[in-house]
Order: sequence, then C-alpha cells, then structure tokens
Amino acid sequence: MLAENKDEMRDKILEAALKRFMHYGASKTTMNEIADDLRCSKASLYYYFSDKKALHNAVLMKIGETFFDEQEAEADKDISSEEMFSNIITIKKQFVERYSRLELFKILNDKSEEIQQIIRSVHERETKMLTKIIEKGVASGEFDVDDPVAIAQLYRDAMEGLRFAGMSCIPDNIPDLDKEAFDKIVAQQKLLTEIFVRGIKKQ
Amino acid sequence: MLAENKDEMRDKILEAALKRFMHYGASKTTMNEIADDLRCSKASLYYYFSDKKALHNAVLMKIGETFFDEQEAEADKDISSEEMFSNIITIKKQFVERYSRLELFKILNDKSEEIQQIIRSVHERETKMLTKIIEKGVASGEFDVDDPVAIAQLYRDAMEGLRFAGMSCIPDNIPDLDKEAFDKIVAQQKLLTEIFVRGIKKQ
DNA sequence: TTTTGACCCGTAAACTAAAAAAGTCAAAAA
DNA sequence: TTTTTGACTTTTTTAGTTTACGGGTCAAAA
Repeated sequence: MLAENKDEMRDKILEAALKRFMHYGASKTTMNEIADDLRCSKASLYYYFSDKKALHNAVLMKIGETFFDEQEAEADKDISSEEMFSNIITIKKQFVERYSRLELFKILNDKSEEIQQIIRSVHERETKMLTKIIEKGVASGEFDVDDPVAIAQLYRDAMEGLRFAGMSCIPDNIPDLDKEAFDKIVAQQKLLTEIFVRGIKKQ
Repeated sequence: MLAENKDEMRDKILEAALKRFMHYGASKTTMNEIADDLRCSKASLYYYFSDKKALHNAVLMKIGETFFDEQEAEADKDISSEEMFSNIITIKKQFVERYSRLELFKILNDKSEEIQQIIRSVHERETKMLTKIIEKGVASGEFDVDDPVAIAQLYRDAMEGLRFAGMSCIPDNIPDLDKEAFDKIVAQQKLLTEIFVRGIKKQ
C-alpha cells in the first residue's frame, strides 16, 4: 500500500495529477501516466475517483480552496477597501500565472452541468466576499450603495470582463497571455477599481 | 447590365449579400447564392470584389458606418455626459439586436491581419469618440481626469468586457444572447456607467 | 468595359481503420 | 474487509483517404 489510509492515497493521487497537469496540461495527461508516476495500477485510481472528470474536479477544488483562502484572508485584514480590492487583483494575477500551464480553460469549457455548477458556486463565493467588503464600507459610512450584492456582482463581472475585452470576440484557442497584454489588463483592473471605489463613496 | 454604373452594381451586390448574411449567416452564404439572387454569374462578383473576404469587409464597413454615425451624432448633442453614455449603450444594443443573425463574430474571428486592422480601427474610433466626451467634461469642469484617452479606453474595455463576463471562459459557439441575459448585460453597463461617471467627477 | 460559362484547385466535410486512452471486473493480495 | 491489480472491453482520438463543394481564374463573348 502506498498510503496509510484512503484520504492520504487520494491526496497522493491529486498531487501526482496536479504535477502532470501543470507540466503537460490536463488534457494531455492520461490516467496511465498518473498511475505510472505513482507506481500503481490505473485501476487503483478508479478505486478513488469514479472517472477522469471527477479527478479534474477534485484537483480544481484543491487549488481553488487555497485560492479562496488567500483572498478571504485579505478581505479580513484591517486595511482600506481599495487596498483589499487591489490586493485581491494581485492574488488572482499570481494564481493565473502559477496555474496557467494547467489549461484550466480547457477543463472549464466542457459545459457539463457539473462544471457549470462549480463555476456558478465560484462566482457566488467571490461575490459573497466582495459583498462583505462593500457592506463593511457601508457600515463604516465610507460607501453609499443601495444594493451591495448587485454592486459586488457588477464589480466582479467588470473585473472578469476586462480580461476578455480588447481581444474582440472569441478566443477559441488559448488566450495567449503574453506578459505585455496581461500586465495591461491588471493595470486596467486596478485603475477601474480606483474609479469604481470613488464612484460608490459617500459624497 | 443590372446597374447604371460600377458603384451602383457594387451597392446592389452589398445589398444582396447583406440580405443573405442576415438570413442564413455570413459563413453559410456562398458566392453562387449571392450571384443567383442577383441573376448574374459568380464571376461578376469577382469583377467587383477581389475575394469573398473583401465582400465581408465591405458589408461590415457599410453597416459600421451608419452605426458610428448614430453614435457620433449622440456625442454631439447638448446633453449630460451620462446621458450620452447611456444613449450610446442603447444604440449599440439595438445594433446588436438588428444584426445578431449576421454572425459577425464568425467573420471577426478569422484573426487575419486585415480584420485585426479593422477591429483596431473600430476600437480607435470608439475610443476617440469617448475621449471627446470625457474631454468635454474636463473642459466644463465636470470631470477630473489626468489622461482622458486612458480613461476612455478603460471605459470602452469595461463595457465590452461586461458582454463576456458571467459566461466564464470561452464561448466557442454562438454567444446565445437570450433576451434575459442580454438585458442583464445592458443593465450592468448602465449601472457601471453611472458609477464610473461619478468616479471621475470632480469632487 | 462588363459579363459569362467552363474550368481549376484547395479545403472542409465524411468515412474509415488503427491506435490510444478511458473505464470495468473478477480474482489476488493485504 | 479493504485495497490492488492484470486482463479485458468500450469509447474516444487520431491519422489517413476520399469526395464534393465552394472559392477563385480566365479567355472569349456581349
């Protein structure tokens, strides 16, 4: 046996999968390769994960968890709202950089109800965090907004949207983020955040 | 001869092409079909347009012209900046509705240098118009911005981006704009505009 | 100068076969 | 009983081939 218990083995598999995914991309990684890396049989993997997509999702969940933890920690710090927003942008930037080789977009593109559900829950969690920040600002008298949830959603969508704007229409292949364009997006996100915050401040 | 002169014939072709494009989509329309509609030979079309893409571009230009004229007229009216922005959003909405069956996205997706050039010039023209509006606001003391061009670009990108946000990742097929989602986008654009304008107002 | 029928040619769709990868299971091992 | 595995089946990808269609050309006609 490779691990002491079931959970540990699951974790070892996720680790090995993530390593492969980051090196070769998720779609180019086979179950056999992961099994070989772990010096176990492919059938073993299926003992722990019902199918390949379940493995994908588990890996996604795993990295998503640390991703959110970082952001939410930021939202709890005792700094200005604008700093929070700015730092969150930076965290996301680093996340995208770190996991760019993972080909997340390919996993996310499958349109299966399952994945759509995950995406929706991610959005929800992001919005919830942003709402909290805005509500805090409202409570402290810094912001003047009627519907914090709607504003949080708007801010979230605007930030996400800036990633696509400019590359007019459809990036049906890899949104090749050359350093240059990528930095421009981050700069725009920060500038928009500045204006946005000013726009919802109590006059 | 179908027309009195060359320009008129070009126009007849554009008209027929646009009709087909709007009915069946640009990519599903063949040169033969357009020729048949005009009761002329395919070869004639090639006398007026060097190739199919040139025809696409010409159609694009034709409808783009009226599109811009409408917007620029709006920008010259004697109304508040916010009204201008809002009205421009409405004009665009109507444009998208009117020409949705045209499958513009498919034409725009070819990544050819020629099309990229057109897209860039469209962006430039939009940005120029928005810059003008912002500069007017700066001159009248309504706005306080250092770099009107950068702000115009940001606003433009943010508006465009909102169209893609939410449909996380890649719409490799038709961005099926069901009425509902479409209206939500417009609402978000108007709300963001409101906040944005407030965010660049002189305090 | 403009139009056309006949023709050429590149390519995308349609099939196909072979290979590879996903996924299963009964039996062995722990 | 829980976990692992080799041997197996099924599904998906890929690569190769054919075909038909639509883009594009041209010499001759109008």
